[in-house]
Amino acid sequence: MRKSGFRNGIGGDQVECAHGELPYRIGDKWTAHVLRALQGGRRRFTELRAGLPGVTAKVLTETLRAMEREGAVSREAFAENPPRVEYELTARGRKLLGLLDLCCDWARENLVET
Amino acid sequence: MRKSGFRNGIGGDQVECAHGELPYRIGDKWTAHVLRALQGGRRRFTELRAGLPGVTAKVLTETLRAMEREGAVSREAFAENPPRVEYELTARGRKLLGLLDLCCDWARENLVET
DNA sequence: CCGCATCCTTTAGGATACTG
DNA sequence: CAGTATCCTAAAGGATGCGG
Repeated sequence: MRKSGFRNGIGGDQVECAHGELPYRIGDKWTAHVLRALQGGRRRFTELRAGLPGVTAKVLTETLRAMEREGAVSREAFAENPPRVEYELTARGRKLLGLLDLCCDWARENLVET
Repeated sequence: MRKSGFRNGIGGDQVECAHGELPYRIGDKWTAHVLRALQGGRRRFTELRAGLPGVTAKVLTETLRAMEREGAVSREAFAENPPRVEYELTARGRKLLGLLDLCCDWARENLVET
C-alpha cells in the first residue's frame, strides 16, 4: 500500500499522489503556525512560544522535534547560561510553507462564496 | 480570532488565509479518499466501502454525513428493497478535490528527493 | 443494503510541576 | 531558558451487534 506525502492531514495513506516514504506533518494543530512563525527567519524557542498564543512548551517541543525529524526545521543549541536554542526553516521547510501558501491561495479563490 | 478555511488539518484556526466560517473537512482520515473515490462520478455506499479498504460502515457514514453537511457531496436514497443510496460530488466537492490535486501536484514536484 | 447504537482503544493535546 | 516528566481529558476512530 502506498503512502501519501503527508503523515496526517490530507489523506493518511493510500492516496494516489504517493511517493515512497516522505512523511510530512502539516495537518496537526501547530505545524502550520510554526512554519508561518519561521517564515521571517531564525527564531529562538521563547520567541516562537510568544508568537503562538495557546501553545504549551510541551506541545511546541513535540511539534518542533517532529519537524526536525522530518527535515523541515534545523535546530541549533548554544551551550550558554541561560541556554539558547534557535530554529530555522530548512529548504524542505520552505517547500512545505510553499504548499501552505498554495492552500491559502486556493482558499482565497474558492471558499469566499458561502 | 480568525479561522482558516479548514475544519481540521492544515492549521486549525488563526492561520492567515482565513475567510469567515467555511469549515471544510479534509485533513481527517477518510475525506480525501472519499473525494478520490467519487472523482469518477456517482457511487453507492457499498461501492465506496469496497473501494476504501479498512474503513468501517460507521466511520464511512460519519465521513459522508459530515461531507454532506458541508456541501461537498449530495446524497440520494432510493426507497427500494434492498435499499440503495448514492453519493455524488457537488460543485464544492469538486473544488475540494481541486485543492487535493494541487497538494498532490506539489508533492510530486517537491517531495521526490529524499 | 444501509447505517445506527453501543462499547472500547488510541491518540492528540492541554495542565501542572520540576530541572540542568 | 528550554526543556522533561506526569497526569488527564476529549475526540477520533475501530469492533461488534441490531434493525428497517
